[in-house]
Amino acid sequence: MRVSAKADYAVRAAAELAAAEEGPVKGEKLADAQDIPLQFLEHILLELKHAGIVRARRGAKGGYWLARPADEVTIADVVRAVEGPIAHVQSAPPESIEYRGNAEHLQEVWIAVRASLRTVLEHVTLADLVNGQLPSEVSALAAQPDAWVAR
Amino acid sequence: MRVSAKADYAVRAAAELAAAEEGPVKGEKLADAQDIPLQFLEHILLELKHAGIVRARRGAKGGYWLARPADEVTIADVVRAVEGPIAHVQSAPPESIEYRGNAEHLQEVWIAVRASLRTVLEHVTLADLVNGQLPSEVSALAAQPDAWVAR
DNA sequence: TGCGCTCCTGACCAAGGAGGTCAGGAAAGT
DNA sequence: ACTTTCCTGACCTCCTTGGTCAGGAGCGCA
Repeated sequence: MRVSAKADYAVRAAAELAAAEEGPVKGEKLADAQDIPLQFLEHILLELKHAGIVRARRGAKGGYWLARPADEVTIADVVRAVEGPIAHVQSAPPESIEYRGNAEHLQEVWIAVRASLRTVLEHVTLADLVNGQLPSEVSALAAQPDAWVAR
Repeated sequence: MRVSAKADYAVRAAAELAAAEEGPVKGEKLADAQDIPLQFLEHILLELKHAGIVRARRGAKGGYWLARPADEVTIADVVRAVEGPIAHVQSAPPESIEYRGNAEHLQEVWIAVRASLRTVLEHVTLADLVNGQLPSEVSALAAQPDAWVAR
């Protein structure tokens, strides 16, 4: 139940791309802006490209840009591109698992876990992220003082 | 963002303990009931014991039982015992990370992610799990048809 | 006291992922 | 042609995952 460095980096780089007005941004600039090891970032950007989230051009004046408008790319899209499906259990989707005995209802719990993750990750777009205007359900969650304490 | 086999096993075993009326349950019985490799399960139960969730006695008539009533143990307790803190980013708690540039609001997003996981995991008790009566917020999430489709 | 039962613990293991680095190739621009 | 920048695969170290194995320690009972 943790977020990998790769996913974190991917979202941060995507946020920089979302904020860039027109024209390709060099990998090096993204790496500098977010303090990400350049060569590692290039691998990540390549995965984002293969997922159709980003486009790229080589050579002088080359760089990366978003394939779609920033308000049509969600954080879930970016995370899935680099981490694969969200909330798998034992490397399988929760709806495909069969539980027995007293754990029968555990499936519903894992489904609910996935659904709750989705309500956050699929509703925040890169545009929301860069201008700080998170959807109300999300900012409500982050606004609870409890949410900020470790446990 | 995945649930490990260990966490899944731990919750399933805990559910069996929650359902057992009075008296210690042998590891072997738990392993059989939930189809978990016995020796692996013993390590998991040991972790649950160290976390104060379970107690145990050796010898004939020995076995495991819950240290607290089943309606006072949440799934979050069990998951934390075996997987550590929920929703860490890059192995650090989200409230301790500093984001720069256009990713500044990403911290709020990860905080919201953690909060949303908590609303599910901290509100479902083992008692809820075994009798299938999930809290209304949780069953509402699991009731959406969308929640059951992969993406 | 001894014996069997069950938990307790550490060591080990193979495979894979996390988080990178390195070296070179391939397109684009000038 | 030459530089710039992305593209790709190979490689690396360390840690985690999902186990197994072997033995020890405490408990109940005869």
